[in-house]
Amino acid sequence: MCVTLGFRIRQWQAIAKCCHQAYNIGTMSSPKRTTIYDVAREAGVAASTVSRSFSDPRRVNATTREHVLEVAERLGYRPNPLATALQSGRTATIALLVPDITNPHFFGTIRGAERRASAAGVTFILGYTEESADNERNQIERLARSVDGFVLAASRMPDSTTTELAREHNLALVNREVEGLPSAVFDNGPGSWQIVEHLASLGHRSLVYLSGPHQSWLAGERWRALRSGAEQRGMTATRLGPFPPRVVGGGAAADAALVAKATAIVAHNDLLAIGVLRRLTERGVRVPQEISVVGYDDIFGADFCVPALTTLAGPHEEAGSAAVELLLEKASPSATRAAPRRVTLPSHLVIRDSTGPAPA
Amino acid sequence: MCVTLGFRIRQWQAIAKCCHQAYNIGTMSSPKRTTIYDVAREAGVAASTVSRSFSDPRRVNATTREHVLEVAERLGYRPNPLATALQSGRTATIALLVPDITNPHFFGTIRGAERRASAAGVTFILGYTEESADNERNQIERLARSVDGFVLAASRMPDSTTTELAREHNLALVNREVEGLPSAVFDNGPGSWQIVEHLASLGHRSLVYLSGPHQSWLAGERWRALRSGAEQRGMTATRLGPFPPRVVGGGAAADAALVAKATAIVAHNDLLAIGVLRRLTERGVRVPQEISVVGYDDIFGADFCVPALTTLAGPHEEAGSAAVELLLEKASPSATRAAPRRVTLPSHLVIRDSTGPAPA
DNA sequence: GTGAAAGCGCTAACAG
DNA sequence: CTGTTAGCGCTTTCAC
Repeated sequence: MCVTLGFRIRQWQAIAKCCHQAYNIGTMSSPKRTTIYDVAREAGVAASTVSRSFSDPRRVNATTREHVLEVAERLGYRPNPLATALQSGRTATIALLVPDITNPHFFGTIRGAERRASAAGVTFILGYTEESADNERNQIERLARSVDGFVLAASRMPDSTTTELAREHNLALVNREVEGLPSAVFDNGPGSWQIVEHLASLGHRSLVYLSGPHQSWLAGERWRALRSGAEQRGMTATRLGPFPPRVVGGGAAADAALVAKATAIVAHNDLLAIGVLRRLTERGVRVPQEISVVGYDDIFGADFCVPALTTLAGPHEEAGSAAVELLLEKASPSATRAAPRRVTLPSHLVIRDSTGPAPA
Repeated sequence: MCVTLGFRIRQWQAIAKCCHQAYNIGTMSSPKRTTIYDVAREAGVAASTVSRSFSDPRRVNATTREHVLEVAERLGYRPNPLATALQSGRTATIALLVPDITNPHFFGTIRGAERRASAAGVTFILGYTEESADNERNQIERLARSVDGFVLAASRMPDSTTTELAREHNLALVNREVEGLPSAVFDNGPGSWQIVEHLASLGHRSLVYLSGPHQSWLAGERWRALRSGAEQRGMTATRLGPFPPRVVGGGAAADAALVAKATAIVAHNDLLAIGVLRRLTERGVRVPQEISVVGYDDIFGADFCVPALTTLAGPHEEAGSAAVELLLEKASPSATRAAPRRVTLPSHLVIRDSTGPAPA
């Protein structure tokens, strides 16, 4: 095969010319894609009419349009999204920026976002920021012209940077709130209170929160809710950490909780909780008899680790799709200039085997 | 805020004109982005020189270039990838098409592919095909103009379709081989033989393969290898299924294996294996005392399910990055016309607690 | 309702 | 080494 790339046509022709040897060029696709001009010529109309037939059907006579469409079909015409984007500024593309794909937490979000985008005929770009605010910013700058907007999942950027970027870019947030920006978040307050109530009902008088990264907005929200909930129940709440929100973080986190004489541990997320479980097992501490453990997210695996993890579950897919929805709304030409919407999604506690009565 | 979208400038201006009310337009970014022409004018050179300064530095006098770059920097110039792509045909973008994001199997591949693309300054589009060959094909058609090539992970398309598409598009495969196309696969033969040997050494005289989808190339490869390996060891091998390669598929799969009086089960992937484990536990069958279970992939969770899963691990990230590499190679203007490369990655058996001596 | 014409921002011959 | 000149394929006024 010579070159089947379909791009760099010019070069391809050059190569084809000097190497028409054994290559069966006959089977190659025609070097030039068909454009609106080809369709226009064949249909006996102007290019603009072809364009309109696709992009704004009602501004063209039904009969003409049908004819144009038929010709386009016959010629195998496909609009070139790049040309459309360059001219119109609309790319019909959005990007989702995620801190870390290793974390199953985001799988639901990614899936939901991709689905929603796909359903809207919008192409979906995925970027990882490696937990760094700088990377996040760079990605945004780099992709700016290529997308209509960004969904930032668990963004690590400070509010000020985000606000500043929002002046030039179309942003929507997941699991993060910033004044003036659309966002989809779980109800961290009520959700965390469910955890507190569950623990309180089991007779626990205190809880230890094993915190995630300090730049994490979520960690702050969760801690605030946990503390206020505990206060209301007359329980004491302690924050330890930060710990890396991954399984490996669980070792140090568990040890710290043990030193703090915790009877109930609330981990920043399930990954950390699973790490804690593992460390506790290693050290011969029985869960939940001696200590109870709760996580956040209900990730894949939370139901089959041992003991199965009690965790606060939330509709992650919905969060992803809602954020895309908000972005699309904002980006739509008919966008209302109303205050950006904030969507709050309900979370619920899934009680499994890692929580039990407080030790006597 | 009025409109911060940075796109649809024309419309934006229109809106701005008729709604210059309370909106603090002053804080908006300038409506027109700076282009090479702005830079050219300011730097006192031609636009083409600016262009060359960025895209082909050595074809420009070092001093001029430095000056141009400095001016560009000062003006906050950012190249518009869309314009570049439209003109040159190079989009500096690739797409990865994955059957199902729910399957942790692909996380490594996605991560590896994103990383490699990112490292090459190539933007990364992710698409899901929902396990359907048609969707796969549609995605390719739709994205064709927007990307330089596609990585197809565990493609569901028949060889003929793939070959046909490869005439017009730049393709690379992961976990799939098709004549004439570059691909990155694990060494399914030697890998599966490791499984057989492990089982044989534990005294098993037979094994049951719980198969994945019939269109799955992998399922065929694994079965072939398992069968030939078993034959060499004088073991009998039976193929059951197909089963959906997910946890839920494990119920029926386990029951089928039980009916077949299996002493050793090899599941198509870890997801299925975990489902099998769960069902076996439900039915009171002890693993590995009564029956041994092996999976493929070593996904997240394989180490903390109970019993921890013996599984064939492979470098999934590498597979993803290798495929991107192959694509980039093929897409590069200096691409050799040599036969497309096939990369085979080594897999290795991770022995955990789900396999043990054959029951007497 | 339709056509002509002017670009979107950039690259790539081709001269000089 | 650098400038001039055409476009890439499409959308969008602006006339008719």
